[in-house]
Amino acid sequence: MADKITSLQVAELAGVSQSAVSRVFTPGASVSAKTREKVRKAAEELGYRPNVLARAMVSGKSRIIGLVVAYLENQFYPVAIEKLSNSLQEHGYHVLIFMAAQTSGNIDDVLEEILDYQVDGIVMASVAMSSNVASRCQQAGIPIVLFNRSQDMDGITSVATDNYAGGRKVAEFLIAGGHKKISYVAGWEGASTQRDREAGFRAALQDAGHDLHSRAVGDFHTETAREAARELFDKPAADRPDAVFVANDHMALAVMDVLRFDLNLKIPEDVSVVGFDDVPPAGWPAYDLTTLRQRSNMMVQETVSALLDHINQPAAVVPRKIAIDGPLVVRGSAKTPEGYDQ
Amino acid sequence: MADKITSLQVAELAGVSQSAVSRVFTPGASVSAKTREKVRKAAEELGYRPNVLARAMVSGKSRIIGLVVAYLENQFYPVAIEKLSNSLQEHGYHVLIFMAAQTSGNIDDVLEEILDYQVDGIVMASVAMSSNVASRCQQAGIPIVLFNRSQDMDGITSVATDNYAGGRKVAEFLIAGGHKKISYVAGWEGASTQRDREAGFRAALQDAGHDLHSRAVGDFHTETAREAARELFDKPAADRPDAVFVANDHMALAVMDVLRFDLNLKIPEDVSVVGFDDVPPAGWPAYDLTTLRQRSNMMVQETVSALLDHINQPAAVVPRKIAIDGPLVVRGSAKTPEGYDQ
DNA sequence: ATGAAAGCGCTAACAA
DNA sequence: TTGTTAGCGCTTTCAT
Repeated sequence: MADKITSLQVAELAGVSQSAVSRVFTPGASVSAKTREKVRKAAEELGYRPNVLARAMVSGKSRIIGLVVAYLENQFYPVAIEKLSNSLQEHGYHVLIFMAAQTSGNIDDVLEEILDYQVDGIVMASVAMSSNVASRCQQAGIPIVLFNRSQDMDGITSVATDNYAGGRKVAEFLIAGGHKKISYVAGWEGASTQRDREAGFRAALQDAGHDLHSRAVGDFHTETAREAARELFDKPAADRPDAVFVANDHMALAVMDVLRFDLNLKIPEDVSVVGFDDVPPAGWPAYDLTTLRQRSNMMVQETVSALLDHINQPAAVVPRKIAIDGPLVVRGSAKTPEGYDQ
Repeated sequence: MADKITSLQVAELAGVSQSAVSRVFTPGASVSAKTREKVRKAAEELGYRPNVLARAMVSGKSRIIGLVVAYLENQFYPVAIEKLSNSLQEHGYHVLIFMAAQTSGNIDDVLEEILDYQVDGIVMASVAMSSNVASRCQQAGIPIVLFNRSQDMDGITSVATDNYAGGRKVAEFLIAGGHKKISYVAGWEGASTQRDREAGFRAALQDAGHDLHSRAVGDFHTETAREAARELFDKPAADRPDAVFVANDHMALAVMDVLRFDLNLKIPEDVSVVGFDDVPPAGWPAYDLTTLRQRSNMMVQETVSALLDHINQPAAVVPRKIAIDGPLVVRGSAKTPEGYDQ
């Protein structure tokens, strides 16, 4: 195994000082064309590349972004992570992953691990913030962006779908579809996404003079969602909902399966189902799920640009709560109002 | 934003030398209980944590593992990554992600980026190796493990399912099920997984005196797989396969949808479908796909232990090709032989 | 434009 | 067991 090539060795081969080599690899440094050429050639010959870690030490910028994510089973996240990582890569950053859920316990511990790596920024996906975390980052001077969560807490930038508006849209769609007994399967109640979707959904129901027919909690988990579906639907037809809004697709798919295969209900004839996210399987013909799409491309784009702003202008940037509008994708799992204009 | 706390500041507060502080945070270093206590207290008070990057510079161990992955849409990968990351975290390592496919082009470029971070090891998932990459890592002295790929190339450790045996199992199962016209939808032909699965499948077919009825390439992509399904099945009943083995579940699910919804075929009455991987949707009642399970837990475990072995005994470890047996998970998408013993 | 020199925060000999 | 010292590979003043 060959020894690692350092800038000093390149300098010697090129017949220049070590700092000259450094300058050549530092965008915007002042080097003559002649020196640059000599160094480039020597570097090429030796296969030299700057050591990112050494650079990080002295410059204080590691070009590492810490990403905290809880569970990858919900397809929304892998898809988003792929985009996020790609986008960050294009900006010269890389993503260091931290799994939050089953590991060492709480977010606070994970955060310390992240900070140990001198990351330039943090993205928290599907994770609830503690004010503790926020102040710790503030104190460390590390910008943080919440992805697909928002927080009442001030001073934290977050990027999410406009969940309240999304919830409203679903309710209005279901009401326009002529449904009378409309129910809701909630996600984990600690999540802002869950709360906002439900709040918007209920508000629009109320505005139209409707009551929520029934409600159960699915906790964003497949199995819990299946139980929730049975709880709501395993009863005489008269008591059964004729429509259900499920707080995300991951649960909605499981709910559909219970309804169709365990309870022998027809979708959408007996019951309409609407989800939230528009993950890939929602579009598969076996589900054909009407759902409120989260625009993950735009969410990622906003996340990256907010993060880079914070990194590049540590002072000038004010935290923002970015809410992105999501369209309702009308498919076949819910009765569609006549003449509904998608 | 408070200044970053260094070991020197802790040392001053504790009234000891800076190296004493270092020792307290270095497992297995020799420090007296008294010193340890003083340092712990001071560190606690200041909120000190060692800078991983500085440690990496001098020790040569970054505790970062580079993970190269191509596409996260196939659920097998996110699920595996979650496990991999968790397992590595438990061993004090963290995962730096590099998306391979759509980014800066080829693996060789990505590899250089990885090496820039002085990673302690590399895991390549769903990526074909070039001998270039192998020798570059060898030269840099960085251990590398191929996950879910194996390579003819010597000197590279790989962890994968026994794809050949898996292919055989599927063929034997289909033959036992009384099928006569057995077809195959191939994955990307550059992948060892694809090649081995097909080779095993064909070999078992041949051993039983069967010919492959027809074959199309799905490239491991949903859309291409749909086209492959139409190519194989959109024809008179007499020419149509009565069974198809699809090289992975991601494609198999798409194939099932085409068969059922576009071509109005009944599964398994008209055609049996078998996949490979056992991703979560394969178990959903809407698909109920018979498939050869990849034991991702075991694969991850083997990957991590092989990697750590290579890291800890740079010399003593010989590269191995680890092939893990995968069980056939019998569900409802294929006719099951009478008295079949799962 | 260039080189010399001073560190970034830490670990690892080396003495004591 | 402890402190002193010398770097790890790089960027960045500061002179020149």
